[in-house]
Amino acid sequence: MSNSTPATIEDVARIAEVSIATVSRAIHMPEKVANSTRLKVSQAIAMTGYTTNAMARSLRLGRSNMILVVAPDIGDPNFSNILVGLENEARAHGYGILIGHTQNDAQRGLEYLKFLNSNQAAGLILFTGILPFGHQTMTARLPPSVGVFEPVFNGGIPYVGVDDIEGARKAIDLLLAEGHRKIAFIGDSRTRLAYTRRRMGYEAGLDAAGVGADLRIVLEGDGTIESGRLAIEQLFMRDTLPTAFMCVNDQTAIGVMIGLGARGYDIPRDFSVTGFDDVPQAAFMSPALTTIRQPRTMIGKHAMALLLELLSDGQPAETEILLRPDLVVRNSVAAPSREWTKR
Amino acid sequence: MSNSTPATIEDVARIAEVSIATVSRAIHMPEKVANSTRLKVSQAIAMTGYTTNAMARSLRLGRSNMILVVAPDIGDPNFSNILVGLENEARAHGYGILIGHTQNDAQRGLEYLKFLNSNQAAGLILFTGILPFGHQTMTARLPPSVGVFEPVFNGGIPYVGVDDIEGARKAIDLLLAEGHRKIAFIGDSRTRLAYTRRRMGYEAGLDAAGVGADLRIVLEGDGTIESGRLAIEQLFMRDTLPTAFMCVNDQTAIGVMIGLGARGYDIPRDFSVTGFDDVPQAAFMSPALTTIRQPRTMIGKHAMALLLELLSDGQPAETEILLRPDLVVRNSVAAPSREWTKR
DNA sequence: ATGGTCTATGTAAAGGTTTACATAGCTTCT
DNA sequence: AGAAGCTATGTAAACCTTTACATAGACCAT
Repeated sequence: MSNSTPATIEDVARIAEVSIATVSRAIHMPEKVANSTRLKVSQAIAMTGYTTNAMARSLRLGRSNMILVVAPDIGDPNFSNILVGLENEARAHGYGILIGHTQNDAQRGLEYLKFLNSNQAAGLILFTGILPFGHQTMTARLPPSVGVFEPVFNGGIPYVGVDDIEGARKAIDLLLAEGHRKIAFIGDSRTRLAYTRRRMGYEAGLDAAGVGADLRIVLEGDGTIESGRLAIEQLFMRDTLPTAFMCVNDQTAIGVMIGLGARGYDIPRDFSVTGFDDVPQAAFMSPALTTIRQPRTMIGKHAMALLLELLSDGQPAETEILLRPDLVVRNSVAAPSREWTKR
Repeated sequence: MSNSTPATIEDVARIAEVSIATVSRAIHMPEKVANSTRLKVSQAIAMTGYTTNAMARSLRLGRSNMILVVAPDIGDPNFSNILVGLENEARAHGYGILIGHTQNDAQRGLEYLKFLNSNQAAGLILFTGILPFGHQTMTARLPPSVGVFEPVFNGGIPYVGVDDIEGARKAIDLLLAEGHRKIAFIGDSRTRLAYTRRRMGYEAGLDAAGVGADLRIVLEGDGTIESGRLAIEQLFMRDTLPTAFMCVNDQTAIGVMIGLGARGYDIPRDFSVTGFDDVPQAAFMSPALTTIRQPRTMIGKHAMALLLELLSDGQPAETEILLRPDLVVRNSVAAPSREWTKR
């Protein structure tokens, strides 16, 4: 009973007085097995405490029940909630989650490829804007994969996330409604699709409001706190300043607020700031950040569901699932107080 | 070359013109194989792009190269940094990380046990103060396990974390040095060892400073934001108030600050507050929280190293590895301004 | 009664690896 | 020269499943 070695299907078969094939069938295709036999088998299973050896099963089946989740940085404040969604959905379907982080190091990425090549993972969730494996040649060898949170720039991989354009539009519309006209967009990027789309929302909103190109300011950034701070430095060397900052994500917004704070400005009195993502700390900042919420758990759930579908069907399925982003109004936006011209 | 089915050891053997046994040996015990043969094999491996099928290997070896990490809540702000440490160390030794979260549901915990029983995971990292599997009967069947961040209350499992007593002592000593005498401890718990120890540090510090028991206030809590807020509610029904709050962790401190803020008090002018853990948002609160830093990545690294050692040796090894906690001084502590008596 | 169909079960192969045991060729010692 | 000991390699079993194929019995229709 409490043997040292775990029970095998053979032990169960012996006790139930059937063949191992019948045991396997009783477990996986119960309708193919007589009621009486099924009962004997389940009793034997209970007696032995048998659990299927996943290794043997995966070997025989040629596929594992693990999904590899690769992120550039596990510490990303968006990561954990997405993970919750992914994990719940996976577990509900008998899959487990394997995680890895590349720290933007292609070498690292390749190491994780081994999990895939060695059949340890059946599918791949990519939490990154760019395929983390050196040469794209790999793409051909990639197992069923789904991008999550950020569209995968160079992979042609189905993707589940938020409608970035719509989200950005909500942010810019709020600022416009408050009376802002000169609004800077902080964090443009040519290689990150999500950022490009957010900028598109920004432009679309200004277009719709009839705000001319001369009032638009766009600065690049990579979405880090530091990039936000840096953007402020750059901006203050200009002739004219905006009255509001629409940031490509919350991290950037934090950097912007730090930069502004360091120069003695008050938010939202002197400048308004918006973020994107609604990371956990957004609510705790002072002022609390007005931002666009990503339904992270939902994103994870949908992404995993899509991946599992891919695994069983093999069909390419839809390319993008876009969830609705919500505006979260807190305290970092107010009406513009004065015009900032030459200082 | 770019075959659809991945290359097996047999393919390699055929090309290298040796037996599969030799290939296996060339990979895993290179010194047992002649130089010339080894070369032929490695060339064949390069040609075929062969990678060992981990399933077959684990099946044969009777153990996997996966470590299961179980936490009650993946979203815990302490989790991700620990995970980074765990993952780095694991990967460096050829292990992968499987994650699960129980949400304090024993049923869930049991589901994860299956990963262990089915040989899918060789070891277990527990990020929880209490064994997440229903009956402790399981303990006997548990694989090599290591508790991390918080000592495991009921498991008798080796543990890697921070010296809670020393950390708490640093916090209480700071408050005492600022002139506080009446200091409340928020978040005591009989079932969470870490919390008990932090309270011990609190008591020891007051003892050493000669502060009598009549000036001590201890309130229970479970380490959530809500529990901190609730403690404030309770406390304000008392005759006398403390001048400082030493909180069992940062979440509790956040709750305390919210509660105090809601009543119109200013921190640190009216009350001082300390936390424990130094979660990422601690620095972004206003005022920024003075707290005790956990070297999270290091904790993760050491825990995984210990587990891997256990896996190879099978020795019980040392029971606890305690890292040094650091005091992080920010803006939530100041000298007491006045005595709070009857209100 | 014969043949056919269907259902429940058993037999055995296959999946890719590691490794105990066997073997064969050398080297070394007496 | 023969025995003994090494070294490098090969053969084949074992790890635990799943499932194609085979079989046997029951039922039904003719």
